[in-house]
Amino acid sequence: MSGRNTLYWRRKKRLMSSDRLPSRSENFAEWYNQIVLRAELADYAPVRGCMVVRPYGWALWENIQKALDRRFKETGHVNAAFPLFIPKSFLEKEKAHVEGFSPELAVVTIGGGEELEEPLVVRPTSETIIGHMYSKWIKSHRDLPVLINMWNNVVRWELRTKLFLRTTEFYWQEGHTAHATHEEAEAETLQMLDIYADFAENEAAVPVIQGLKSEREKFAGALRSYTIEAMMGDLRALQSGTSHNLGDNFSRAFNIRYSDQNNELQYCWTTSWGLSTRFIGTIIMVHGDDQGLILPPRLAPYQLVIVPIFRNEEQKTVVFEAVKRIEAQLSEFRVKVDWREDVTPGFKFNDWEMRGVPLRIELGPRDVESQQVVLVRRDISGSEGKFQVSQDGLASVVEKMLIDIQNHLFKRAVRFREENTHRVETYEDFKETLEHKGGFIRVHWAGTSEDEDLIKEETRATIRCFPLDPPEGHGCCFYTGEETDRIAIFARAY
RNA sequence: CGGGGUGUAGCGCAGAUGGAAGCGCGCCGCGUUUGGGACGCGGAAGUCGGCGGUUCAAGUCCGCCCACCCCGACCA
Repeated sequence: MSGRNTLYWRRKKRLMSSDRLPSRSENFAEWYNQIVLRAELADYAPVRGCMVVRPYGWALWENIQKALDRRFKETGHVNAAFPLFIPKSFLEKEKAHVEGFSPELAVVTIGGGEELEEPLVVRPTSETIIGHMYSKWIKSHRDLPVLINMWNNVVRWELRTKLFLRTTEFYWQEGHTAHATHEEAEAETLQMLDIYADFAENEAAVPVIQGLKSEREKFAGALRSYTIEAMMGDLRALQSGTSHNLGDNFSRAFNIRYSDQNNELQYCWTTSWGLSTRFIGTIIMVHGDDQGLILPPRLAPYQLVIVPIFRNEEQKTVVFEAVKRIEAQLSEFRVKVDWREDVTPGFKFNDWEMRGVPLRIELGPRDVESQQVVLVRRDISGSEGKFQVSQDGLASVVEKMLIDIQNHLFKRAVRFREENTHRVETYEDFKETLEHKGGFIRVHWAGTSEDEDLIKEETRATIRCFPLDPPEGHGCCFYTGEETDRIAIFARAY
């Protein structure tokens, strides 16, 4: 054990002192950390488990927010804000909810120097305070549905943290809706799952599997939880967004009732759904390479960076003029011009590759002379990704190339996931595959929650979800041997 | 909470047997450079994690505390 740790430290020292990013294959975890820090997405905060989201990381988050918020509004949702503090007793009203969250609550017991009569928890999620308010607001079937979303931060006292993936405080949106019937609530839950999948695939170029969570993995207090699961570059799974049908659990706990058309009191059916800054981790681990981050053009803070090249004042004047002209031509895109004069162009190339900017334009005296630019794609390394392009009609070339990069990233990620998804018939095969290949394992499943626990204990793999894909017909459960048509995806997960 | 480890300049580290705090990178200044991570010269920067003890003398020895990191159990 200590020998292994010594090795770890030696390796870490070497990685930290070198200029190069550790490769994904030699140390994926350290590769990830270094990208977050070097690309200036985030930094460690002076509070344990907390991070500072730096301007470049926040710009990415803002683009994620815009893409999601537009979809929420299009489906009739409105934004609101609920308090950060929640009376501790609220959490205790729903049994499964309090059992799930109590180990990770931050609690405020003193305010203004006085001991509080009732401790306040810093929200780990807002179902309870929403439930309290909804019970005040909802009286009649005419008040339904209520479709509210909130962009906020929450706190969960996690034991082991990792930048973006699991931090004590994180940023997200949480949608909370109330409906007259169970069917409507289920339809809403699935609609929002669809929106997450659409966002992931079409904005972030991240292929996801939509599925139902197992009883062991579902949200504390939910009737059913759905997930979008993505495969990371190290073959592990990451839950990248969730949508919950809460049934009438919170309605009963908080007395959210309405009078129906017959003037009879009915409990509401509620949902909640969230996607967090964890998704930035998804983007990093799905698209990044040994050069650093690769951002999907639709979400990248800068879609294109221009690096001017010159040797003297005379050249600088000429190049400056050309860059200004090109920048104006490309005003429909998010463009950054790197005018720094204290670093060399070569440094800038590496720097912007680390930061994942999808396209780069190099513009020097030779290009001014020939009325061209050098256009370089981030997603294809080497000379195949470099093009000499005329300055005339540059905007349309850039537009096409950004679309092409977006599509290429998605297709590449789909192929990667498919190449690393395996089917097995027996538990022996399962363990063998997990050990030597990893990735997603697709199986017929008829086991119980206890079976799932045993498998997890032995292999560290869990059921990521039961995919919502059309049924594939009967087969034998790889674990129990029973005949079933239920499909499960197992993987080691973050 | 269990097991392991580390605290010395912004970052990464070196400082046998106690005897004047160092190296690399970064940072600041000047000059030369600039089409794939430039170079030279000069410079600033540290209550050695904290408290206590031993000693003429502690970064170094002893005790207690604190923080952080890694591996497990929990999780968006």
